[in-house]
Amino acid sequence: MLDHIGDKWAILVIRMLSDGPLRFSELKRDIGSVSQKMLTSTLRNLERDGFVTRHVTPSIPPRVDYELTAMGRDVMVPLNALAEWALRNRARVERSRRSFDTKRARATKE
Amino acid sequence: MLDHIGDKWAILVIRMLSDGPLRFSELKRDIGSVSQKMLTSTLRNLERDGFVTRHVTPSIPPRVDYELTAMGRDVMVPLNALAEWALRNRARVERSRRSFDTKRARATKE
DNA sequence: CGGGATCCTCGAGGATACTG
DNA sequence: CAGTATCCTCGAGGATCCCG
Repeated sequence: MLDHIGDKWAILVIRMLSDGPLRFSELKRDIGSVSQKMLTSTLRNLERDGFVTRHVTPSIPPRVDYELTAMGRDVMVPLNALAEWALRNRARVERSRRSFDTKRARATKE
Repeated sequence: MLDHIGDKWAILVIRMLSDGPLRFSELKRDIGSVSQKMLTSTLRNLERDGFVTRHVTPSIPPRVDYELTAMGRDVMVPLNALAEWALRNRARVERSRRSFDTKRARATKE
């Protein structure tokens, strides 16, 4: 189930919906680098798992809004905690990576 | 960076090391379904990011122990929070999935 | 506009064999 | 025992076209 949450776009979508419902096109535009196929599939999975509701307005052109469910807002608590940890410790990780990489480079040269 | 943590085995390995250092073979045996290639690469990434230290005992046969760093133990806090959330809400998600799937099945049949 | 259907690429990740 | 190297598979995910 956790692997499912790590679906590359899922967390991002959940965070985007935290300020209120958004249309499909708004999500797509704001993410930018996602294909509509992946956005659709991400939203389907989130809907299936009960994190998001899908509301269709049958008009021309059609309009579809996505909104977090109670459970969707619920999961944001631990999700945000993790995201904040990542932000606070980004520098530490970067430093560790650089030092690791330079050590490896030296070792390979010899 | 978060995508990197979701490396399919990374979280599992971190949690396994939470009770103390383990040898490569112990990790591999306890996980069971991981190839040594993926375990090696997972451990390299964790080491590179500074979550884990690698201690080599040059003997025959060789012995390599992996241990969480302070940062590794640190990240476990938000990680555990998320894992616990997932456990507590597993049933809710399962229910949502089943209801979603049966609705889809009905819709497809017609 | 939202999204299904199709085709295609590319890299994560498994299996196996070899080495210090 | 702990890796590295090699080969190979398979599915995530992108691009494109079409439809209500």
